Amino acid sequence: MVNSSEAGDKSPVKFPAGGSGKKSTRIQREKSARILEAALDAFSSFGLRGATLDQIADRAGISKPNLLYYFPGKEAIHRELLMRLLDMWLDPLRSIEAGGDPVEEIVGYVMRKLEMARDYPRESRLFANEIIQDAPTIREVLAGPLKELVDEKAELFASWAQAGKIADVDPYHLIFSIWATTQHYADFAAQVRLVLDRADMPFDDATEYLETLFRRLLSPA
Amino acid sequence: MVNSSEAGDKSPVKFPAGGSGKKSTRIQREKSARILEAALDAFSSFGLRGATLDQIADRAGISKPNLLYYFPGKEAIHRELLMRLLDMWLDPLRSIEAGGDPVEEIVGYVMRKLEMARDYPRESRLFANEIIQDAPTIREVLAGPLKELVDEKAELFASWAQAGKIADVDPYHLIFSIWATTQHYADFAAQVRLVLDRADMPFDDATEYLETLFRRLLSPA
Amino acid sequence: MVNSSEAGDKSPVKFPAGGSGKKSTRIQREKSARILEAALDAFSSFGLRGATLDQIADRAGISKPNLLYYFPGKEAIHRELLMRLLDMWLDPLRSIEAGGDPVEEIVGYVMRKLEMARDYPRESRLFANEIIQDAPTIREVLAGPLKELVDEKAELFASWAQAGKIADVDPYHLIFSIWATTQHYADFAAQVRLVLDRADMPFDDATEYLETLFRRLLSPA
Amino acid sequence: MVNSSEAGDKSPVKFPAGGSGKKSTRIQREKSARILEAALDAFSSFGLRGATLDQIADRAGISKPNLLYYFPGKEAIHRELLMRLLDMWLDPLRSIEAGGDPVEEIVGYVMRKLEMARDYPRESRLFANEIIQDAPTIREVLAGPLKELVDEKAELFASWAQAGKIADVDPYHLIFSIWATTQHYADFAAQVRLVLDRADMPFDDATEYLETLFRRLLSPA
DNA sequence: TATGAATGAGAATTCATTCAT
DNA sequence: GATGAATGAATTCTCATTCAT
Repeated sequence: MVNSSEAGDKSPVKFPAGGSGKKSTRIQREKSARILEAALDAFSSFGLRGATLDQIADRAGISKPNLLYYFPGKEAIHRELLMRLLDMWLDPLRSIEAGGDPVEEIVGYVMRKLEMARDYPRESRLFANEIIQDAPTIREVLAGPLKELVDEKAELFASWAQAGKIADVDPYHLIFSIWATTQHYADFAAQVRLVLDRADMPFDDATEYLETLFRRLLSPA
Repeated sequence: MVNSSEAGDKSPVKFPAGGSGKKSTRIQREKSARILEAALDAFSSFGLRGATLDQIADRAGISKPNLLYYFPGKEAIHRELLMRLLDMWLDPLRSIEAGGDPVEEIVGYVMRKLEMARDYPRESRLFANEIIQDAPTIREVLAGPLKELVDEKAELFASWAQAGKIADVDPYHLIFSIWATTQHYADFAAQVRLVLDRADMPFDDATEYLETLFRRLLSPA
Repeated sequence: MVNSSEAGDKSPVKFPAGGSGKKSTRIQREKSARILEAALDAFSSFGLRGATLDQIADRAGISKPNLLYYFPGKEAIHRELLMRLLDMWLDPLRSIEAGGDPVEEIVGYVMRKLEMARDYPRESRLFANEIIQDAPTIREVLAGPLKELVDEKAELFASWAQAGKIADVDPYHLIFSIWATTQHYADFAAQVRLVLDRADMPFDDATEYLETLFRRLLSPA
Repeated sequence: MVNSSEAGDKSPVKFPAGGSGKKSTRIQREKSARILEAALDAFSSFGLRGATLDQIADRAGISKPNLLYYFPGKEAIHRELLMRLLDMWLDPLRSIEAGGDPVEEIVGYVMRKLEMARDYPRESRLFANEIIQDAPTIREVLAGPLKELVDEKAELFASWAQAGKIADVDPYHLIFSIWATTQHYADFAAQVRLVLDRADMPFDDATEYLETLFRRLLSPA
């Protein structure tokens, strides 16, 4: 379940147009997928500006003009990638259930986020790059759908705190700290590896640590 | 005390050239400082590849060739910035005292890191950009001095845990989570602001939240 | 009677291929016509280099490869258009009758040329574009058939002048001035409209003005 | 006095900026002039789209990036050229004197326009190319300053007609016909040469013919 | 020191044309 | 006949760096 560029393939490719109702052929979908996969590699490693169409085309095994037959330009590929990523990225948060056990729901969310950092590190870095550079592409999505979702869950957390089901902590900062601690293992993997002097990422240790961290934080007094 | 590019100016300038024993004049140091300040702006916003010498020269108020008189190239400016940053960046970790109160020492470290995220957000983003892109420039420093420092403090934490002074958590992951949660407010400021729908950064709330978080985590059973 | 691309379809299609003796089918002729009509639009607006096959194919409602099935290339379409245009373009000059009333024949020619500028402005601009750019495509036709026709009519005009039927003016420059003044309303339409600040072209006024102009010029003393 | 690219050099080069008050150096003015001269060659021959920066840089004897050091892009060169041209182009019309002899003033204008077609054929073709393609660049100037100037002179012509000093013809169409007939020798030079089968342009004959044409048109009954 | 001028190596994108079905 | 797919050859423009003064 690693690095599948098909994941989250809910919205169909819009490009190679022909315009409105043309259903995209199999070959189009495959090429698009290969391009996006290659682009994910490049953008997550070098950022929007740092990545070149040459790199992407090379990794996708096609010519540059052919790449531009599928997408109207570099920025369009980047945008498409981010848009697809967002749905997948927010799924764990979305699936927090109001009816579940509060602490378990939140700890479960932490675990799922950590799994995503493990399974989709490039996606995490793509997202990180975008936000560090002031989110020029997905600003509207962050201010709209993302904010709404966070607001909704923050309210849920607050109600849980009110009811004494979890400790009374700021729900927004709780969410930020979950994002920060889990994505850290994807975004700052280079540093983690160098400091620990190991080639792989110790997700088991991280899992245990973060579970402890958030259980202690949240268990009601 | 924000954004001073002089801060942490402990390591002497290595560049400006003129060769061997020439001690750099005051003017040289001022120019270098202005260039590095401008470069910090550019690199932290757009990354190493995304920033241009034109931007840097413009912001520094000098011509491009003059800029290149002070530094041998774009990468050199970037490297110099990172090198200077590192010292400053590690100061809070360094100043954890083995003789202090364990919980207070660590919580104090969290607070100082959060203050740095508040006062030096560009420095934080510069660092983040570098590591996300696999730390090509400061890899050696991370694997060397940084690792040694972290090892030292991790050992200290472990001894504290052994002695029952703090809870028994993985010291490395503890450090990672401190980095992650504090720097999040600098690196992902755009997202935090959009989600909270406010123009400033709520450092007071973050302070309270993170203090709670780490106190609960660390207080010995 | 405006912009019909069928007008002047006297010369048979040379292209559509299939090779030797195949007579072109109705469908072929219709497609060719649609392509040439679309090409006329594009070339007259943007010139040979400025127009793109994409534009032409789009406007013709066919695919680019299909377009190239009918014509061997962009230049070929351009050439074909010009060749067809020429016949139509020279018709009014051809139809000046040696036996008619001299002044009326010439004034009638002016009127017919003005009507053509009105009814076929794109054709006029296509021609203008070609000649301004040194007539690379139809140079031979201009130096051959056109020159012969002009020579013939110039001689006729000279004989009329000799006989005192029209004023004694240089017949070649007479023809040039007729071309210039009439085609001006097609070729420089943008300027005429902007100067007069009206959306349409005042052909009635132009007609009256040019009739006056050439009658005064030509009426024998 | 042919093809001087210095003619009309009234407005100083705006580019290489440095921004506001920087006076352009001699070298800048010379380079700019060489570039504009080369660009005039290219644009008048091939149109805006047909001309390439390579051509222009080659003819100017500089590298392409150097060319772009002086002008921000192809369109900017084109625009600058047209703007400079316009002043020069309208000078003859401007210098028609209300106090002069009406017929002589207008015939003198025709003569000066014909001289310009002779001395500045490339400028004429540049202008023609622009207008044939719907004047995208200088539309505002045509609708503004040019229209005002033409309106002013048209009123003058009307007052002369009213006073019986010249024949009563539409003043706007009079101006159009002057433009058309004189510029024809520059814009359609290829055709004129091919029809007349001579390498040079018979400006003496044209002068005589056009003087006759407009004298007969204008002499009051 | 400082800078106006210049450039080679890219980088994105366009476009006529060809390929394969 | 028709078209989706593909590409090589430009073409515009950017940018780090060097030159000359």
